[in-house]
Amino acid sequence: MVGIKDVAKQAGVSVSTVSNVLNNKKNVGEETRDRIHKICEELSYQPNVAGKGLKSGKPNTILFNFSDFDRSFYLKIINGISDYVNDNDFDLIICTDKSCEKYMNNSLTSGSIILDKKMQDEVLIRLANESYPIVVLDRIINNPSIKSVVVNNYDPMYDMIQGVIDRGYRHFGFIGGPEETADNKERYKAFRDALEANHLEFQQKSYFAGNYREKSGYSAAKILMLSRELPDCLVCANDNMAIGAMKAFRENGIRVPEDIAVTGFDNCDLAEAMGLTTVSIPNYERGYIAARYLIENIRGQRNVETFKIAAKIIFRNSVGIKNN
Amino acid sequence: MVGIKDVAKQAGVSVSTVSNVLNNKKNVGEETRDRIHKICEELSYQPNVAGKGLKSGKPNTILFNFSDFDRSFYLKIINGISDYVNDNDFDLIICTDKSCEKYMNNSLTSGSIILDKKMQDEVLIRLANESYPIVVLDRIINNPSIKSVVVNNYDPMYDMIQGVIDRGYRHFGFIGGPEETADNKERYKAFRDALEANHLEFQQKSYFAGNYREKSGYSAAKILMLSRELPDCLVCANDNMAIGAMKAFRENGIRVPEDIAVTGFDNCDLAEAMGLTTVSIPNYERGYIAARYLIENIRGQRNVETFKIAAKIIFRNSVGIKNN
DNA sequence: TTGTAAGCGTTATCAA
DNA sequence: TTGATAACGCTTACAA
Repeated sequence: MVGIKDVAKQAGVSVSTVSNVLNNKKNVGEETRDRIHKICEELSYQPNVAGKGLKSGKPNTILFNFSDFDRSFYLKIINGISDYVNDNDFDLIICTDKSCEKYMNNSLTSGSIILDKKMQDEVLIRLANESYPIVVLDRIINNPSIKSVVVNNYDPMYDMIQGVIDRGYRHFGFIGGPEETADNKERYKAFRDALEANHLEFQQKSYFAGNYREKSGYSAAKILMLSRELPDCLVCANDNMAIGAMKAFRENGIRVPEDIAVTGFDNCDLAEAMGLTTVSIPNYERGYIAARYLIENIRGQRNVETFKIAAKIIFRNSVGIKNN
Repeated sequence: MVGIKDVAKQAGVSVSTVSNVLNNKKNVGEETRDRIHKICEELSYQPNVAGKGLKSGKPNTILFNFSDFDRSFYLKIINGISDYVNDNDFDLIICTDKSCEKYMNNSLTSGSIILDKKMQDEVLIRLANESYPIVVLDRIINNPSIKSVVVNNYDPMYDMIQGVIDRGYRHFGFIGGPEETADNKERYKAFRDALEANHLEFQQKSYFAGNYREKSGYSAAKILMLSRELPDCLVCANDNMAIGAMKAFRENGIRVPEDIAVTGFDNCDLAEAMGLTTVSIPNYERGYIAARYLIENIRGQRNVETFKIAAKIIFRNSVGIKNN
């Protein structure tokens, strides 16, 4: 590895001068500056991040953490983050693992965006501080150094269900996501509230517990098909499970929406192709906004008010008009 | 930040003893060891990566670099890498940017897997060395420290086209990807060779240049529809473009495969839902294998022979049977 | 079994 | 405008 020392030696100056040049300090002669730049080029010198990290001087790097590879819209979130970060001369590193804890301090990154549910609240509260702000997605943490960016799940889910009811559907089934997650709770509550507001009953036996993966929707639908009577409409807490369910129905000759309507949540790529009625979450924007708040907070703002992103309902063929 | 010093002070020992404990050296008394472990726990001490990186002692971390967010199968590659890496007690950091160059040396990571085309061959050749091996995906670099893992594009493309010809199709159009990429060249060559082997003509005006994105396929199809006569079959260098083309056809009332057949390459999620005939690339496995070779080379092997991954042809509804 | 001290590559302070 | 030197958090000879 060629280091700052090699550059200094080659240029016949001290390391501090080289350092000053590299950090755009004003106190270096133009001539020296040019010479050093040229030598860096020649030796293709790359400053060593580790050495740099030792001395505070906050790095212009943020960290993003996620881990569920089945949810392909995560790429869009990354895209949004990446774009904002690049526009602001920051770098981005991504970590898919609990191990990212070790990068979460000022020696390497100056803030994090956390999506992985496996990162526990207490850990984040411990890691966050004035000089290391954190943005969490899809959950709310109250802490002076942690900003929450969440999707408003309730309103669009409620409105979508109302729309389905308006189209004549009366008997509902529900496939839930991981029960402890805030977004699943919110989606389910909106669903129940909408039913109640319309004086429609919901029986616990029509609830199926899933895990947001396609397979769990597939299994739930298989079980559902064993019962004597299908509901009119199967509401799923996300698209992956809805798609799994639709595949199970298709395999068994059950038509959507004639025999059963299906709704999802996320508007993933497949949702459009499968004609799934769902709620569209602006994922690119979500990442972009999260990155914006994080970098603003890194730059000294103290904005930790929870931010709610609006989502949009998209009616497609998986819901029809029901004549009773 | 709580550092090794704080732990040492709390435990009433020297930093070296703490360091020895943390690195599982044999030369520490059991009692001391236990006490130190407990204190680390209490203070929730996290070793500082920067400090660690300064002293050789190769980090158990590898880097993955990519940047095209439209290609959702990248997540599957990451998934494969992540799994192998975790099973082998390595960590993974991902970088979406040219900036990752600065992490590509032994102070932070001990090897890289490179997918981003923007990373130039010369740069990689400069960065790679005995103690910093690199694995490149989708391109071939001949260098004693760089291993290439590529998909065999030629054979499945050739065979798929032969299959299409066997089904009665005779007049072909082609939408290509970025012209400089090796995989695009290979796919196109296989296409041309298959035609030639069957004594079928191909005119340059039936070639459309795309960029692997859905939009470019959409545009190409729009242009194609302006011509007097459609080909029987539109071959696309990847799925995204094929899907874009199918959407354009659908919007214009042109039926697939009755009016025109379409083929892709990749077998992305949407391909199944859209019934696209395509070539399935085992992406998870690709990532897994790349990670395996990288870590083996980090551990001292010198295996840099180019590895070719086989792909599988999947015929779906977007190609039918043509009666001439 | 434990501690001392040098050194990794960089930046910051202060003196020249 | 430049250079010497301490310091960052950690590992590792080597000494005790």
